[in-house]
Amino acid sequence: MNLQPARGTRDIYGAELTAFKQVENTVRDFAKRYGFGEIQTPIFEATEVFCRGVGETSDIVSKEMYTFSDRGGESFTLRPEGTAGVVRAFVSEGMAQNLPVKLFYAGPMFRYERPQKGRYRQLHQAGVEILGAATPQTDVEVLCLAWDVLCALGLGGNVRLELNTLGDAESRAAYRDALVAYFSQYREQLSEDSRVRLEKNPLRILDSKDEGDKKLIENAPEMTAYLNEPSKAFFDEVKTGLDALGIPYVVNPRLVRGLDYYRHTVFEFVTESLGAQGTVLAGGRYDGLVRQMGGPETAGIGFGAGIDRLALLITELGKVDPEPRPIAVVPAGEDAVLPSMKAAHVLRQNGFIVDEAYTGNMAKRLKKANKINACAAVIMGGDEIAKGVATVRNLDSGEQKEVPLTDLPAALESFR
RNA sequence: GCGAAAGUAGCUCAGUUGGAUAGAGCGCCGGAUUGUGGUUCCGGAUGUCGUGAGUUCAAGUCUCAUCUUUCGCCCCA
Repeated sequence: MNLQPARGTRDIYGAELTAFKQVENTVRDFAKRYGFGEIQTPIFEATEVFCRGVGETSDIVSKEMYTFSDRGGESFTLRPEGTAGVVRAFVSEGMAQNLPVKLFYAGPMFRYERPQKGRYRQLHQAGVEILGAATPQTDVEVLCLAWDVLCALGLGGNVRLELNTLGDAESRAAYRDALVAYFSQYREQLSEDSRVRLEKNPLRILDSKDEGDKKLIENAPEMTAYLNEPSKAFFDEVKTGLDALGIPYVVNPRLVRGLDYYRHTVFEFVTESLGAQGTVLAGGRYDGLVRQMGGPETAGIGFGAGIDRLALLITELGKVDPEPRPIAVVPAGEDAVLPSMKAAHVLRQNGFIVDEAYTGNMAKRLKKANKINACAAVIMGGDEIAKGVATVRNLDSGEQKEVPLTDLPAALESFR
């Protein structure tokens, strides 16, 4: 039997899980502060949900989906991203009755890719969506939430917010046509990849890393020239809002996003510290997606945060919070086992973290207490039991004193 | 999907032109210590050398295949 986890998947536990949970909980806590409610959607959906939601031309749909038929012959797919499922839920649960809807989610996503550091086949994202609010104020709110989260994780100085607009549907289509016209002149000079992009998704030529492409891109038409007045005004309001809140950003006119549903604001928070997988949180506005999925015309904006990448980042930068330290209960002798169990129970009922070694003499148990990074030991032997006390030892300083059992929780207050 | 590198103990790694029982540090277990940890000292176990074939008197070492990871591309969080 092959005991390795499947390619691109891994067991997450110990210190890695600590970092992982810190990221997830930080996004959740801040999302709640911003008025988002949590939703859990299924991990797999009818394949059509993602084809329509994410867009047929995206690489995710065309070659990265985990798709399978169930025993009834229907085609299902493990979700490759979060937005499509949330929008599907928004429509099928009739949430349009009470707008706007603000939702938070976190969980695993699946993409059939070649794994690298920070890039997995089972990846984890936490994200938010605001549905039914078309004002630039919500763009600013979502970006502000993202910025708060990253700062709370201690990453304010390690990420850069890149911002762009794709304009509304009309502007985006006009720009697309202009790009096709421009790059078609130079078709022979384009890289092989970009010739394919020219057919499938010309916008993506703009962030090609090919040197030859880069030269052509320099003189390519700029989005700004094709923005209609409403699109321009919308983007200006987003930038004004960010300025007012003091959120730093750079406008990157070449920033495009892979998923077909984006309109207007698109953004990425990137870091230089993770190699080729530098995008740690990204998103944008997707007015039109809900309609496309069969719901009423509804505006939408949101982001997805890469939990795996952010966990790697805070680990490498030493920003992971230390685990709370337990209190170790140490019985001395067989007769002390039950009394110390009772003491441990009382402390746990009072909210303390209490652990113990189950075997060995006192020296061994104290060693174990060190190993689990305990801050204090509650020692109980024949002497203590006879007097109705316990010995409380500070494991950092070595100081210890006897306290009556009834006062134990109060006496340990400073070790909480 | 394309190109490249790597895989030896729980972890980080050494292992010569192919040569006999495959090593170190850290960690782990036991003892010095049967009511006092961290430091120290002594002792012990680490292992399908990623997997499977092949070459050879002999393979951790060479060849091929395969799996996984890592780096770049592609793409994305």
